[in-house]
This record gives sequence, C-alpha cells and structure tokens, in this order.
Amino acid sequence: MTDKIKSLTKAEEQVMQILWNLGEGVVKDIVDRFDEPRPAYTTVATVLTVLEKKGFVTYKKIGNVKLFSPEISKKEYTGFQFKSLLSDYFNGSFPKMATFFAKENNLGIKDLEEILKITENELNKDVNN
Amino acid sequence: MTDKIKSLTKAEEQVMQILWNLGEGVVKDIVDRFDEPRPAYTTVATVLTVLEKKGFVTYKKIGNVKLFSPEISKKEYTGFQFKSLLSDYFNGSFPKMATFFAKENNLGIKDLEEILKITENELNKDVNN
DNA sequence: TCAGAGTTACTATATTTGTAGTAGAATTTA
DNA sequence: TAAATTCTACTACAAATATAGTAACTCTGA
Repeated sequence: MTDKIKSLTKAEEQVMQILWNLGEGVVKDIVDRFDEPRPAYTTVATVLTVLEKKGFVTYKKIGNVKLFSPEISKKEYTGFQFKSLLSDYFNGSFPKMATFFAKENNLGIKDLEEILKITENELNKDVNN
Repeated sequence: MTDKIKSLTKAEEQVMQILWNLGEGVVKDIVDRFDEPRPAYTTVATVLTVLEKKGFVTYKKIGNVKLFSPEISKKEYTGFQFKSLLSDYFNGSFPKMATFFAKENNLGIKDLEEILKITENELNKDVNN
C-alpha cells in the first residue's frame, strides 16, 4: 500500500515543508514563502515536478494552473525520519533517545517528570488525529 | 569553535557508522564491515578522503598506511541530527516528539511512565559520559 | 483585442555524490 | 630478491541534485 518512502533532498524538503504548511498552493504561493534569497520561480516549478514524479505531491489542474498538495503527509514523512534516526543513532531505543536529550540539556529526573506531564497532556489533547 | 557540521551523504554516513563502531581502522577494516555486496576498496578509500577534507575523520600515518579515526564523534553528529529533526518536524518540542512516538506505537500513559523509568535508569547508568 | 503577467514544458548547466580503475610505492612472502 | 600483495594518490565518469533560462500558452484587464 504505502509505497516505500525515499528521502527528500534538501531542496525538496524545503518545498515540502512549505507545502505541508500551506496545505495546497500553486508555484507562486510556494516561491513567496521562501526566505530571501528566493529561488527562481522555475526552480521551484522544477522541484515540484520532481516531487510529483517521486510521489510526494499531486496536483489538480485549475484551468491551466496546477494546484499542488502533499501526497505524503508530514506525519508519514516524520515517521520515516524519526524511525531512521532512532534506529541509526539510538539502537532503536526511545529511552536512549530520551536519555540523550536529557543529557544534552542537563536535565534531571525532576525535569523528565515534568516533560512526562507535558507529554501526557499533549497526548490527551490530540485524541483526535 | 566547533565548526558548523554539514550533513553526511548516504555513503559517507555508512562509513562513519562503521568507523564510530571501530574507533579506528585502516581502509580494509572498514571495507570488511560492509555487508555484501561490498563496495570496492578504492571506493571506500575515496569516501574517506572526502570525509577527511570535510573534517569528519583524521588519520595517523603508520608506516605508509593511514589509520583513520572519527574527528567528529557519533555523539556530536547525533546531536546535530537530533536537533534538526526536532526543529524541522516537532517545532523544537521534545514532548511533541514523545507524543508522536507514543501515538505511533499506541502507547498509553502507563507505557510512558514505564519509559520514564527506563530513561531514569539509563540516565543514572551513564553518569559517566 | 491585445499587451502584460503568470504558468508550464522543456532544456541546460554546474556541482555533488557514488563508484571504481590505474599506476606506482611500500611491504610481505616464497 | 623477485613476485605477489597491499595501499595510496590521482583520475575518471555516470547519476543525481540544484538551479534557472527559453518558448509558448493562457488568462485578464484596459
């Protein structure tokens, strides 16, 4: 079903991030969200064509204009990235990752418990989605 | 001080992973750890040369042989990757990441508390490093 | 109704990445 | 000590990526 996801290149990822935020948009919409220095309109159009070939986006033709939208959700791609990081750098262990985070930020047990609370809230909050 | 870290390419990352495990090694050592089909000896040598130029590895000459070792630790690079993922996909919020993990794995509060315990253990365990 | 703005399809080019060969130096070994 | 092996340095080249130009098409507003 869900075809194997391939990694995005840097340029592709930037475009996808914008498209995930917008939900949908034409080339111009995407170009406009780029920080200066903006890539050329045609550059973005090319990247979108590639993304379409790779199956990351689809589009509807509205008149002669293509309205692009993500075909792979941010969530799906996040999962892919997250799993890769977890397996390549934390032996697939989430506690190892959490430990790493704690150490990087000099957090103690108390802080972790605090984070757990916040997480539980988040979890309840988005029972939907 | 710590120069800005650049991303590793796929091939480079594989070599680094092996080198991080070995601690140090000559080209042959690294080739040997590759799964079949192994890349050519010269391919690995080339990648190492590139990694050296990028500052990811150094080497000591032992006779006429280069003994390579990581210049950037796995930990440093992990931090870089982790931060990128956290900021690009979780708004920089670790609880959001934890929530994502929980939902992906259908974990409930109980499970999270269990994970917290494991994490606390880990944290105590490696008081060193 | 046509001039300009926007859009797409196609093409082009530089750079980076992945992969590996060759030549020759150094080392080991029969 | 000559042959085989190992290793590095240098080079090569194909594929992928990043970036953008051009031509042609299509609206839309004056």
